[in-house]
Amino acid sequence: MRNVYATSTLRAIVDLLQREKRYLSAAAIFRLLRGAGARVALSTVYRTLERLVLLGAVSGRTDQSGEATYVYCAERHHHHAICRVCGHVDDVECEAMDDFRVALSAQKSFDLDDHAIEFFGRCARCR
Amino acid sequence: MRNVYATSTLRAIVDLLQREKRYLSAAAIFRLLRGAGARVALSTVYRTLERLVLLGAVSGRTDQSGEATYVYCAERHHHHAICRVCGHVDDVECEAMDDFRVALSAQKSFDLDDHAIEFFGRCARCR
DNA sequence: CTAGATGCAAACTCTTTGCATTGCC
DNA sequence: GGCAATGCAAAGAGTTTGCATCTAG
Repeated sequence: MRNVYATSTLRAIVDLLQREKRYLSAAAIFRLLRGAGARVALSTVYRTLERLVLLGAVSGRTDQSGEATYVYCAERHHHHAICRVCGHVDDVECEAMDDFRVALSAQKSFDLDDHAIEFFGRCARCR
Repeated sequence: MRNVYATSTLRAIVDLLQREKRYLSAAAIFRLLRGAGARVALSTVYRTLERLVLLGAVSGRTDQSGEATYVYCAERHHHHAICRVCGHVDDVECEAMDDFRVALSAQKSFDLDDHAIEFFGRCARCR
């Protein structure tokens, strides 16, 4: 893989996302960085986030309105439990898949009221 | 709720999505309708899809690239198993949640190789 | 007849890209 | 010094909206 420089913007974004523990849009990150006095362009935020996703330090999802949002996420394969109120993200381990209700209500004290799932693979006709 | 007219465009889109059984973008639907000789505007496709989602006849998701896509979906609460190759959507009943592997490999002959999950609710701090 | 739907074009929002310049290692 | 990252501005892609016109009920 090509070199990645640890620029001040990259560090600032990682710090921010580690602190926030919730999904933020590029625009929101941009605003927060600017608010903190950083001289940064929105396009740089996009390019830096792209780098971080590639590195696996950050994972993205597109929210209900179609806007791309990003969250800090060092672990490799796991799922997210997202609080509807504050946006806080709890990691849910993969083993919790089969009894996710227990994982959520016991381990995380997470009050589950809905879920969205997508399975990827190959259907009978295509494999 | 306000009245919904069963216009020819609405019927055409429902027919198309019922036939296709896979997620299609507004642009793709537009192209297919035009190709079939219909005189229709892209904005009408968007507005009609919006109406269908409200009616519960169609459900939408934003794909990997951020584009909104739509699939026919009359049942109320269930999940989707999406074929990576042809995009075919199998409905997965809610009860299958706890042993989705069985549901997929036995009932649907679906070769599962990945999954994405999001849980919605309230975290300990917010409820 | 009337509320609702449509076509068309323009406006908007979010995201990406080109290019000269700056910064990290 | 050299490759990578940045700022700025402009271009793109997808989606939404205003408005006059048309159409289902």
